[in-house]
Amino acid sequence: MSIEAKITQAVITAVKELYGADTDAKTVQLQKTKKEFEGDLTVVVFPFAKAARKGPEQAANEIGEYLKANEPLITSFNVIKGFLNLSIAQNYWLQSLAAINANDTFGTASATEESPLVMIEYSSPNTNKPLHLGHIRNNLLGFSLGEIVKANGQKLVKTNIVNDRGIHICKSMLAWQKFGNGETPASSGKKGDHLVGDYYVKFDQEYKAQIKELMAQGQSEEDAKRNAPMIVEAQEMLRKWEAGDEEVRNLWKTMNGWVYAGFDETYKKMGVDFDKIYYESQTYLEGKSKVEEGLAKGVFYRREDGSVWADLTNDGLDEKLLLRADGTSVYMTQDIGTAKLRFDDFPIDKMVYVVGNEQNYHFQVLSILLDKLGFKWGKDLVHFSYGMVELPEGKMKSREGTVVDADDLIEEMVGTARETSQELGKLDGCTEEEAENIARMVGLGALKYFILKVDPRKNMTFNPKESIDFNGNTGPFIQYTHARIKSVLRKAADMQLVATVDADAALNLSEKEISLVQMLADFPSIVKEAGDEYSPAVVANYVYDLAKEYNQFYHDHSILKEENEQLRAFRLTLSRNIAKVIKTGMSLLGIEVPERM
RNA sequence: GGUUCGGUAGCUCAGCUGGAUAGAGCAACAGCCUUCUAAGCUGUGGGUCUUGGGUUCGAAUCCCAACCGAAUCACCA
Repeated sequence: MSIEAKITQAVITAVKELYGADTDAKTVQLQKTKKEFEGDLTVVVFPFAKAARKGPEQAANEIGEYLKANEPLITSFNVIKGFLNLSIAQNYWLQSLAAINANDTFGTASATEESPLVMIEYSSPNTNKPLHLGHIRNNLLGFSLGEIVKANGQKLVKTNIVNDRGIHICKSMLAWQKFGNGETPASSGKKGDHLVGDYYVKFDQEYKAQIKELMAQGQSEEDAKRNAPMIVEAQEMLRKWEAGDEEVRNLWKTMNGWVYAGFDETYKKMGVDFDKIYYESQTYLEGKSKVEEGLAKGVFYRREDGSVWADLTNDGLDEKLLLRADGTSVYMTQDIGTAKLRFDDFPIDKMVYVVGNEQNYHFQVLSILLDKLGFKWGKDLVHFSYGMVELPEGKMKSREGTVVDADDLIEEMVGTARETSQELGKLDGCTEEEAENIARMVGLGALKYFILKVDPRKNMTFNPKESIDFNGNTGPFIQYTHARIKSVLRKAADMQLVATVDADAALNLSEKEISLVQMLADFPSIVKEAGDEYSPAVVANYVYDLAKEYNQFYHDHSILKEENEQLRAFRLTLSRNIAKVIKTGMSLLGIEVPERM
């Protein structure tokens, strides 16, 4: 039983004994005592003042006396207004640390047979352009959520739905055919996704030029947009693709292959991966059959023109198109198809879609539709909706060339980390390989933490000029704290010091030390909260607070030079477990921590 | 206009299941390295928590209204 639970129980008993009133655990508010007051835990007494028919201060004193007499863990108390501050026996903290120390996987649970299976969909790129800053946010959030789900003892399947068909791919293909001269990633040395992206841009340029020309010839803008040869040819290509034209399909396969190779490289650099990748070219037909099924069940209806609709007016929404009059599918149809395939493949209990907030409505509808179609997880599907990444001057616009490319950004971050490390002389004595690995961890750590520490719902601003900091509330700050502890532990090992906690030792622990043990003990509940609320930011902020607190401790206390052997052992153990929790916590964010930096 | 989500220090953000004097970082200024890693630590200045009501012993937090901003309301994906 946790100390919080014990004290809560004791307070309930106290209120019953003293005032004859029944209370429940919810009424007992326990919080950490604020730094400026003496004590470790605080009971808020206001809620009991009425039952006591006394002023809160008097009631607090009475409850305090009772607790001190009946709960051995409590050594003393003080009352300020209606707040009862309790001091906890030191040995409790020693025991607590000893327990944490004995548990190598502290804070995380492993899945069992009965654990629910959670599927997380994230990334979901288009195959016509490289990944950018917005995708980075998506990928980091998706991966981190997966780690958090696992840490909560649930089974996890990470999945990616690649949007590999449609007019946008045809645009790149067409431009490549016309202007590519057979260029390949191998011949040009370009990454495949960038190469294809370049032709997508090329298409747009040519298309615009044609529109301008047609308008100069007297066509309206609307007509020009429709009649420009580039778009007409692209549409023709899409028709051929749908019809299975061999030449078009081959080109499509080749160019998509280039893109996938490029994506894989970026995913690898980011440190994200997937258990199963779905392609819309394979799922969109499934959606049709599922819609037909719904039609047969009477869940959907067909209009006179042959199009199929869902009537969601009873759910407070509109009517939604599912199949066009010509029988072709729309976005929603594909998502239904994808859902079907996924459910065929895995016994999903919970589905999480990591998709930007511009699709809130889509997922609201999807949830209802999947529920109507009988998917048991449909109703409770989670649309993990996140805000956009904006630049100081506003949104990223590909047409204005303000898109921050994922590969460039990662390279830049690692480069900055490398330079900074060298300037600070942190890499002296490292091999080339070690140095590069540290620069990679730190650069990526800075980027990942920067993105994951903010509430995903909010739009966030990214300033490429100021770039990302390495000081203060940052990934490198936390990594540094870890590396620092590891350095101390290495020295301790050299000195052959043992780090064990004697729970019965009579030590005079400082406030910082107690506070650190308390924070460590909180870690499992942080992991749970992050899991319940799907919030990497909760973990990020916790780990930062822990590192911050530790650095203050580190500054004021000697570890290796402490002469009291038991106290030294305690501090070593404390440090080791801070490092352990930092490492675990950061791993939940997909961030590695170096042994030295 | 409907729906959803945001509005906290100059900037980037915590805190929001109601509790003590609203916290960090950045930026500015002033300090701390012969001592376990100074990517650190300490201090100073900086706030009508968008506004107005309400509930409460107590409101940044809950409720109502207004204002500002974002997204969405496509036979695009």
